Parts: sequence; C-alpha cells; structure tokens
Amino acid sequence: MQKLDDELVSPNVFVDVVIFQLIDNELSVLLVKRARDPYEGKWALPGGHNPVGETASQAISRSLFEKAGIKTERLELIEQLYTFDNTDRDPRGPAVTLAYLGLSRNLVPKASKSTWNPQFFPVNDIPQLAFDHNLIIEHAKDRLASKILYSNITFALLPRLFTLSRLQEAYEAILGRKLDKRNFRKKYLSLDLIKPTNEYHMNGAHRPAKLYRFNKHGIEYLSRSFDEAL
Amino acid sequence: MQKLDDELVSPNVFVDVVIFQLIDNELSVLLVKRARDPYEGKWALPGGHNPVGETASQAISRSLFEKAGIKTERLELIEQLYTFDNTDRDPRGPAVTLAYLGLSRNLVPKASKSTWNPQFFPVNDIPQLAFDHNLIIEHAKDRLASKILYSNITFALLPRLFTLSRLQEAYEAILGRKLDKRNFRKKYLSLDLIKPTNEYHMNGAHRPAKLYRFNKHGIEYLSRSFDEAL
DNA sequence: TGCATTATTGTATACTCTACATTAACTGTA
DNA sequence: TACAGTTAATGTAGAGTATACAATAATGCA
Repeated sequence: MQKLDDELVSPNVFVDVVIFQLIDNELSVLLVKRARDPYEGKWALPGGHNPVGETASQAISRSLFEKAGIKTERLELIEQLYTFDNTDRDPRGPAVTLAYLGLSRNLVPKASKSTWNPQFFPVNDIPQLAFDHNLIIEHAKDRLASKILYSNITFALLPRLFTLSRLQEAYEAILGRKLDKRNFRKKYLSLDLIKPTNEYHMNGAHRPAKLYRFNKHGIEYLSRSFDEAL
Repeated sequence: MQKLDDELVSPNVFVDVVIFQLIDNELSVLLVKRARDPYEGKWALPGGHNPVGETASQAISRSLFEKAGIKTERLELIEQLYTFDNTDRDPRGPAVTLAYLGLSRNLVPKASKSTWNPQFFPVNDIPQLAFDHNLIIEHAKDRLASKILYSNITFALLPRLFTLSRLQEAYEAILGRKLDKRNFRKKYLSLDLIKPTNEYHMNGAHRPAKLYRFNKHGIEYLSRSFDEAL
C-alpha cells in the first residue's frame, strides 16, 4: 500500500493493549513473549503496527488474536489509555503509540499459530518489559485504581454473580490496601450499582454468601466519588 | 522525507489544540479560519499535520505559532486530551488525531503571516466547525469541568493575583451554574491551594477585595474531590 | 451624609464518614 | 449430635463535612 501524497509523511502508528484480569484475586496483566525484533525474546504488551486501512480498534483486534488468540469481543471493556509520543519503539523511525486498557473476566490466552506464548502475570510481579511497557502498565493501574472509586467498572472484572467478599477483595487488590468490611458493604450497597439475587455461594465449612449481580453491564459513573478507608 | 521501510505505512498523524481562556469571565476557545482545503473558510481548532521528524509537542508548537502567532511557552498548561481514531479529517487517507488541551491567561492571538485570522470565541457560542472539532471542544469542556473539582487547575486561567469573587466566577463559568458565596469561600480556602496577599483590588464604588495567589503554579491534585452546590 | 455596590463572615442542621465486635450459618470431626 | 473452625452478615456512636441562609463592612459618588 502506498501513500497518495508524498508531502505527508507521518510517524508510524502503533497500538498496545493492557489487559487486566483478576486471577486468584490478584490483578494480572496479559503479556506476550516477543518472537521478532526489536526486543525479541522479551516480554511485552500485546500490540503492533497500525497500518493504513485499519482503525486502531481493528489493529488491536488483529494483534490480540494473532499474538494471544483472544477475540476482542471477549473483553468486557476496552478504552483508550494514553497516547505515547516520541517513543523509540521502533528503530525504523519515530512512532506514536496508542495504548488501550482492556478488562476481562475469564480469558485463557492461547496463541493460535503462536510462538508468542501469551500469559497473565500478576501486576506486582512483572519482569522487565520491551519498549516502555512497564511504564504503560503503571499508567493503566493508576487509571483503574482511580476509576473504581467513581464508577461500576469492576463489573468487567468480576463474574456475573459474585459475593460481597469477592467484590471487596477486588477493590483491595486494585487499591492495594485493606478495607473495612462493614463500611465497604454499607457504602457500596447504597450506590445502587448491584442487587442481590436469591442464590448463594457455598465454598467450604461456613455460612454461605449471598450472590449479587451488577445492574448494568456497561460502564456507569457516579456523581460523587467514593472513598473507603481501612 | 522518506520512510526507510516500505512495509510500514501508517495512517497520517495530526494534532489539534483546544486553548481555553477566560475572557470577561466567559470560557473562550481559540479558533482559526482555515485558509486551505479541506474546509477552506471554515473555523477550526488550530492544528495540523505531525510530520516525521517532529514530536507531537513540536507539531503543536509550530502549528500554533504559524496559525495564531502563539508560542506554546505562553500557555500555562498543556495536556493530552484524547486521540481520535479513524477521522475522515483528510481526503488523502485515514488519520489519527492527537487532541491536546491548553490553558492560558492573557494571550492575544495574532497570526504572523496569517490569513488564518485567529480569534477567541465564547464556548457557548461556537459556529459549526471543520472536521469533528465541535466534538473535540465538548470533550475539552467536560475534562476541564471535571478537573476543577479535584485540582488547582484554575491557576492556569486566572491572573497571578485575583479576588475570591473572580475565582468563583471562573468556577461558575466552567461549571455552568451558580455557587453559594459563603460555602465556596469556606471550602476553597480550606483546601490550602491559595493564600491571601496584602494587596487589594478596587474596582468601583464599593469595598475593595483582598487579592489571593495560588501556592503552586503547576498542577496539583486533591485527594478528595470537591463539590459545591448552588 | 446617605445611597449604591460588592466584600466579608458564622451557625445550625442534615448528612456522610469512620471506627469498631457480635451473632449467623455452614462443614467436618470427635 | 455437639462442638470447633470458618466466613457471612449486621448497627451505632462520634467526628467531620455539606448545605442553607442574611447581616455587617468598606468604598465611591451624588
């Protein structure tokens, strides 16, 4: 494919996705082992070049499927994170990288034709990555931690039915601190984001827990932000 | 300038800036009248192509100076707003547009060699613009309205010395609603973002108003967000 | 001196946040 | 079948913050 007008020559455009998932109540991020230069052999975020003819969304879908066998329809939420300018991502020239944040529940990555070896890593235990990907993940963590305080965004990380304890553990994993059980429940229930079902979750030798579901499975913002202390 | 590798051909990259300024206590935005196709003759945000060899910041600086005679050093704050994918901005092909938000105090636009006729328009009275620029301005307004509630971002819009009434009017202009004077002052002063000076502002036949200044002239975020009702 | 105008200030009430401990329901085992 | 172990569920008092609301202060001008 060829540019129609030689006057306009832009930096290359790349996309990268940070996909978070809760695995054993730990916030985890999807990484792939690069099978090509640059940074061959290093772990990195899934992503790649955004060629003419593809929108950024399309470029993400394609990269994600090629490198991790994941269809973007399986993500519960995807949104723009930040655009990184002037990265030295590619030795072939200046680049602009559009970073996205995706959240999912139950994905099991499995590269189709892949030598890319996709895997989830706990965000608190990530190796040194290719490019500036460690930095991008930090941005993504901050964004998520801030959004759970004023939205129902956890709907995208929890199973459709969940206990209040599980919800609280998700908050604790993302915020990185313990919360008070009674206050958390009182407050969260007052927000009208979730409602109880008639089902219970039994998980061992103890009282069963009522299961809840989110009212909406799309993002919803609160008018007042939501604190919660230890 | 030529790409080094024909394999990689990306969408074109453009930049646009939304520059807000308070003019007579009205939130206003800088527009230029396009002197070139596409959309020749239409009002638009200042911006343009981001060629290889320039970072986005550099492309913005250049465009802003060429089209409105403004040096970016004169902006009190500039930050990334959003990246628009798949715009039909340019008939020559697919594009990615990096939109930025800038805030300034006292800029008087004056295009150097310009047929671009830069001018500030009150945000509530903007003509139909080129591209998707009306939409971009809406995003920018929302961003600003949300940020004044949890940061000292108004430092970038007010003069170095200002009265509490002026500060309150800025809030009212940006939020689009009236605030209670006593509550606003009490709350704002409790945030420790500003401090009183020994100077007074006299503006007519009435009691003079004490002048305040911001503690920091860089952005600062509050831990708790800040409401204020009528 | 009085009038018009904007600046400045406080309080009572409702609401929200925070800290904190006991009882309920279940399973497995003695 | 009772007891031990485990997690689930729940309320209250005190502190802090939000809201509603009106009288006095300082100036310029007629």
